[in-house]
Formats: sequence, C-alpha cells, structure tokens
Amino acid sequence: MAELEAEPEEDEGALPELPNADEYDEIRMRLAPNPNGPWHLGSARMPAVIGTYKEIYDGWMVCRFDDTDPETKRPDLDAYDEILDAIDYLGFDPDEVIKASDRVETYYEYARELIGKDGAYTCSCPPEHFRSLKADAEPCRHRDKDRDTVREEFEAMVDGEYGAGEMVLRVKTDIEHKNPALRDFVAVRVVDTPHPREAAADHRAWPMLDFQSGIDDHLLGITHIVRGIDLQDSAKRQRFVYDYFGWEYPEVVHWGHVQIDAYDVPMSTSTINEKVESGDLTGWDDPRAPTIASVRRRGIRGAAIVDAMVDLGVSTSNVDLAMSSIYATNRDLIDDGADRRFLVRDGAASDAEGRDRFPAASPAEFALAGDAPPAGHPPLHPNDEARGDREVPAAEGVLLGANDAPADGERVWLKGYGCFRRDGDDLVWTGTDISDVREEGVPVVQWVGAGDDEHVRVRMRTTDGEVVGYAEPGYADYAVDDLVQFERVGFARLDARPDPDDGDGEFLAFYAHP
RNA sequence: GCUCCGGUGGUGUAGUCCGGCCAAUCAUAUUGCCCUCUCACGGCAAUGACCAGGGUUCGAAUCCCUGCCGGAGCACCA
Repeated sequence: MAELEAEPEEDEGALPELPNADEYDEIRMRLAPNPNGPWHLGSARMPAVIGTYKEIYDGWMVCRFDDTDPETKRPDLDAYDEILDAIDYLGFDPDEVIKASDRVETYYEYARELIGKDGAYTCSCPPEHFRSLKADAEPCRHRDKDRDTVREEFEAMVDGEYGAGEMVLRVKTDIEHKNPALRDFVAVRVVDTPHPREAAADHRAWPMLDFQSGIDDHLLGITHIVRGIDLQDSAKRQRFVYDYFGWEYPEVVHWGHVQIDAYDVPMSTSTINEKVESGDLTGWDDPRAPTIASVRRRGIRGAAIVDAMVDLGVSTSNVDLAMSSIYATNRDLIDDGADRRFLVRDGAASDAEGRDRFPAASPAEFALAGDAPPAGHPPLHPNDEARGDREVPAAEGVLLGANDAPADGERVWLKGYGCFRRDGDDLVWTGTDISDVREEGVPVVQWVGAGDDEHVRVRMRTTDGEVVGYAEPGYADYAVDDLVQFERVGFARLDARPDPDDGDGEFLAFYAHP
C-alpha cells in the first residue's frame, strides 16, 4: 500500500508535462476571462485544461477577470458570476478571484516606474499615422520626449484631461524589430465610456491587455501561462516590459483554435448575442446554441466537456471537436443513473421533421382486444433489476409512434407488456412468448396508454428544434434536473414541470443525445 | 507586405526533441456480427492516417531543404 502511494505517476490523461514544471515549488496559473458575455463551449477549454493541470501538479489557480475595456469589449455585469458558475459546473474551484478593473491604480504605478526607466513614452500620434511609421520601422517624434514631459502627460491621462484617442502611453520596445507586431505597443489609452462597474467607473486611462496582464502575471507569481494562439506575440511584447523591470517571464503554452461540429450557430460571443437579441435563439441556453449554458441545460455533465477538452491536448494547430465524443463520455457518466421511460412522439408541433429519431407524424391509437392485462411492467433499468419495474397502464388502449405501428395483420411487441397482432384499429393480445421476438423478429417498441390519465404531455427541445409527445405517467414523478433515457429516443433532462393549475400543462425536457 | 506557428485515418490524440522496438497508439466515429423485450450498455471484428517532392542515412512519421496548404499577429480589442 505504501508503495502504491509512493508512486507519483499522473493519471489525468492526455495532457503533456508543463514546461520546466519541476523547477517550480508550486505551479501557479491563471484563468483570465473577459467577462463581456456568458461563455460559449470553446471557453471551457481554459478552465478544463488549466484546472486539470492544477490537479495534476497540486497547483494554484486564480480567476482574474481581464475587464479593462469598458467600450469595445464592454463587460457584462452578469457575466462575472455566470463565468464563475460555469467554472464550478466544469468542476473547478479557483483559489482566488480578482478583477483587473479593481487594480487600475497598480497598473498606473508600474507605468510610472516604467516611465522612470525610460521604458515608455506618451504619444499623441493618430493611430493611422503611427501605423504607417511603424510599418516603415520609423520612430515617431514623441519617442525621445524628455522624461518629465512624459510624466506630466501621463498624469494628465490619468486625471482625465485627454479625450479618447488624444494620448496613449507606449512601451519603448525596438522600433526596428523585424517583427512589426512587436514595435512600440500601447500600454495605456484613454477611454471616455465609463466602466460598467461602479467601483471602476471613474477611470479614464485604461491599460491594454499586454500591459495589464503582464504586470498581474508577475505580481500574482504566475509560473505557467496557458492560453490561445492569438496571444502568441503577447509574450514577446510583454518580455520587453519584463526586461525593463528585471522580471522573469513565466513559461507559456499556446493552443490553437477549437471548432465544434454539430452546430449551425458559430461559436462567437458576438454572434450568439446577436441571435439572442434578434430572437433566432431563445437565449444563451437555447439547445441550438454552442454554449455552456445550453449543454448544461441538456443534462450534459461538466466532466464530459472537460474530458473532451483535455483530450484535445494543447497543440497549436486548430482542432475540430466532435460533439459525439462529448456525448460518448456523458453517456458513460449518466447511463447507470438514468431510468428508462417511454416517450411516444407526436410530431404535430415538431420543426425537426425528417429526422428518424424525431418523426413528424402523429402517433397511432389502438384499442386493445383479447386478454391483455391492464398494465405493462418494463424495468426501470435493464442492467439493474434491483431498481424494479415501472407500471405503464393501458386500460383504454395504447398510442404507438407513427413509425412503430404495425401493418394490418402484423405483430408488434409492446416493450414490458406483451405481443399483439394488429386487426384494423385493434391490437389483439397474443401473449408473452418471448420467442416471438427472439426467433420471429417481432419488433419491440415503446408505447403509452391512450387514456388521458395514462400519459403525460412532454415538450422536448433538441438541437434541431422542438418535438412533443406523450410519456408514461411515471414521468410525472421526476424532479427538475433528473435525467432519464427515453427508450429508443435518447437521454433527456427534465427542465420544468407543468404548472399545477394548468390541467393540460406539458413537461419540458431538454434532449441531450442518443 | 512583414513576422511567427503548424500540417499523423471522418474527428481528436500518442510517437517527432534523443532516426531503427512504428507495415504507426488509444479514444471517438462508421459498418457488420454477438448479446438484448431500447436504435442504450456490454463483447467481437472490419474500415481508415504519417501534406508533396527532393536530400542525409544501412534505415526517416521522426533530421535537412524546397514547395503546397492551414492558422495567428502587425488594434488607442481581449
């Protein structure tokens, strides 16, 4: 036993070792979301990978909201908590949560220090002008300003004496650097729009990401930065600042872009927002939306997302994530716990036509003839007899899915009930000799009783639209959030129970996957 | 235009640093069979990849060169 414990090997899956991990006493990382909206599925990669590294190395992780742009990527005040909630759903817990917008004075202090080192200068060039100078590797006339003037002008920026676009603070890098992306970048600029957070609403001089994030990473003792490939050049820019201060830059890992198949809606905060605003989506949790809120509402476990994201590794090339692999993991997680229930679909209200799984046609109703018992008793779970049977009553006939109704004269096996032969509008009981199924290939189908009290109405939202149908009455026993597998349909999460005052109310379910 | 990064089956991934144990791993997917009172779960099998061309070498997915393709940055966005 002691030997087993002494074995330090990691069993967290596919992630490669962090660079130079053994040179640090503690691995310290950060999640650095911009709270400009709720998260889409791609956002989950950050907590999934970084959180998993935290577990592997028993490290430390801060969630730092990089909310330093009150205008272009304006923070959404609800998003802060939504993001923390999403991190929790994914199964991770930041050791600390901070907001860059609370730390603006700190960034000013380091800007002043940088000015003192002649590492930055105030610049009033119009952006286009500076851009063309930069393209030619030419310094602008502000670059050699004396330190005191720079100080004065910077303080004036901080004091709100300049309007947007009139003055910026630039880091003096190497104006002739062969990579134009690294030449004298902006550290602080003026934004007229007040920050939406009251505590930060008075600031007009706002740091740019490369400056803010660089300062914070150092102050927080971050040892490993793991982030997207779009920030590839960021590290190179920030190294100039680190060099001025004599700091050691953290180890960096970059990953490529993720795309997810199975969605028509692009995975972009702004696009999803537009579609929500316009009504094309009912919200961020619309099952058609590639968002955390959506898959969560469908009953997909955070752990399934994390598993898939970790499986992508940290390659810098772009990757396509197949939803089917998330489904496979989720199925594995929920299958044992999900009761089986019958759902007979009624496609009348469906906009998901033409899908085998969700036929558009209405169910077929049959009267029962012969010695059929008053109810069927299929098991709650086929792999766990101990959970017992459910009672599916059929005193007033049955409903079968349109695709499942047998042709006249043919037989059908109502699962958990018995075998019937169709005679016109009747189903005539032929008994429970299972060899009908095993040897003669009688199809086995799900079914519900036709009487008003013998089924409940269900509306199910899917990634392809809505379907409605009738579930066995036992479905009414579940609570919101419960997952069941509708046999031969798929897994679904109960989202809302009907209003008790509405006699014809529907149960609302969200479809997860087959 | 300039500067970076990358290209293994439908998808993802291992292997690439330190060439041979790789006619290439695992997962997922698809198909078939078995199991089965679900089109679930489980079992078995099949399918399917080293971007291209040169070079180095006894030997290259792995090293070098060229080409092609893809991505990112060059914002007073993050």
